[in-house]
Amino acid sequence: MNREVAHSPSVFHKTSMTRCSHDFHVNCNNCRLSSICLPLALDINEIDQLDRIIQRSRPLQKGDHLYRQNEEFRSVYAVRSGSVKGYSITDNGQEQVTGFYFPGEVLGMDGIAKNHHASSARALETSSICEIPFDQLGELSQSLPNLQRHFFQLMSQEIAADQQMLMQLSKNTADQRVATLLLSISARHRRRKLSAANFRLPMSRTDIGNYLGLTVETVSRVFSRFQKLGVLGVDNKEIAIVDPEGLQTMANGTDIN
Amino acid sequence: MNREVAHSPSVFHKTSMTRCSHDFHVNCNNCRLSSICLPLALDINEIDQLDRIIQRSRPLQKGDHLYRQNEEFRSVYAVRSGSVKGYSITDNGQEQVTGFYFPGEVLGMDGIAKNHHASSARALETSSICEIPFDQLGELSQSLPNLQRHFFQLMSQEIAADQQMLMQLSKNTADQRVATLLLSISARHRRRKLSAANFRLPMSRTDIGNYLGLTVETVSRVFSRFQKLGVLGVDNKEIAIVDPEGLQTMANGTDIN
DNA sequence: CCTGTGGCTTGACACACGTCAAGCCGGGCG
DNA sequence: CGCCCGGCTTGACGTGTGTCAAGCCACAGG
Repeated sequence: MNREVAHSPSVFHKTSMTRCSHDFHVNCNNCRLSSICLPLALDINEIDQLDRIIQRSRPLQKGDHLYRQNEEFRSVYAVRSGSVKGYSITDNGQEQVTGFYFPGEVLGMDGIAKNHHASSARALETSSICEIPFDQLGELSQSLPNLQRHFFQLMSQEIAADQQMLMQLSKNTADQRVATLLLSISARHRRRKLSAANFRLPMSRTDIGNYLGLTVETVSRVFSRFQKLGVLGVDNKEIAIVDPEGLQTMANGTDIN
Repeated sequence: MNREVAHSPSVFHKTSMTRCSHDFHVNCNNCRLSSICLPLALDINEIDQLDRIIQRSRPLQKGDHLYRQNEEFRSVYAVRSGSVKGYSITDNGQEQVTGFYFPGEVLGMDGIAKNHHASSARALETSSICEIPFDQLGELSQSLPNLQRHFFQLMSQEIAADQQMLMQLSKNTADQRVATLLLSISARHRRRKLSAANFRLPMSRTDIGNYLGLTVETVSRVFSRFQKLGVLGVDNKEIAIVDPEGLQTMANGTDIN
């Protein structure tokens, strides 16, 4: 049994399940995520004002939508727990995954331009979400320069990230794309003080492939190859980054050239 | 020595030349582009306030930089005439073209997040640029809700456009990518009341390929094929869209399936 | 229990596009 | 004028990834 080191299950911690701490007392001030989320740049008094406009509802179930493409745009959303997939459907009916969102991250900003959502978003697992009505956020930004600036920064960050992604898709091989995605998810776990080495992927291989511009088969093959090379431990959706530097090397595509 | 115009490093420094006479008279109120540019949502009085913070300089020459990657972020820029290419350089030294900007379009917003430009921008031809100091734009936005909102919209638009582009790169064939780019450029000409059917491409084939995630050779072959099919007229950089619907069909990839 | 279903893996083969190489064309300059 | 050089085109060939097909596994429902 435990002869097969590569498959040794002890490599994995079971990652914690979504906390069902959706009590009525959650607010920005006591939220663990306040240091990486919207309140980031605000003082206590300002956070309080922000907190008053935020709407929290009961957790979404896997598959539930936060918003749908073409729906009227009213709010942006922050993930409190769980994870969310953003995607849009083209004219010819294909789905394109545009991003994955983890706790502390804000989504829905692509709807501001046309007052309608340019994409859809659905929970990948049971998730708690903070809804922030955009009208009120705009008003509040008029009186809180820090908030306005931080929101500009958030949007700018999304632009920069998308452009990074463009690079990914147009210049990198399948190996590099998968390695980069894993490193990105790993870094986002670290930011939340969770294990950067062991985590569970909330999305399917199909979603990963779609996001990275690859087929399921290719994604699967890359995972297998990385495992064979001793860089990764893969047990279905449980991932262990065994050799972070090796993975970084794969991401750079700098094969001892 | 002073032949090397192309490498002139400083963008907005004065030369012994007097400023072009038209510069003294250009302002947002008399600018042909005001209906599609930043002033879009403002009334006359508001435009006036915006106008006062905008800096206009003598035209940039082909190859001159508006800003460079990693430089401190101070301003965003609007194209008044000419055209601009945005690009960034990866760790491993590759260039990625992130966008082309035509008159009435605003660029530089990817620098807000980190207070440093995440990309570079250089003129593809002689171009006039309006520079908008971001601090002042932020302050002005505090008192002009319309301006704040419109700027949010501009950024949102960029996000949505980048995500469209992601789709392009991950799902489409070379034919579809080139067709889509040409249709996009055509639409932007139409918006400025210029011919949507006949125009000159300001960028090289190499830039197009880089932007679309293709090699020069492939881009060239697609142009040739489109011409042979009677969809396009191609004379070096001069493009004639002979069969707009045909081109749209190519862009959709719906080959009489 | 059996059966269906959906997600994942693996193999064999095909093709779109990249790579390499050669040649054309036009502009700038000695 | 002739030369060079950079941008563009065209052809021949190689390869990474898509496509197609089969099979595995876990789980849910009858």
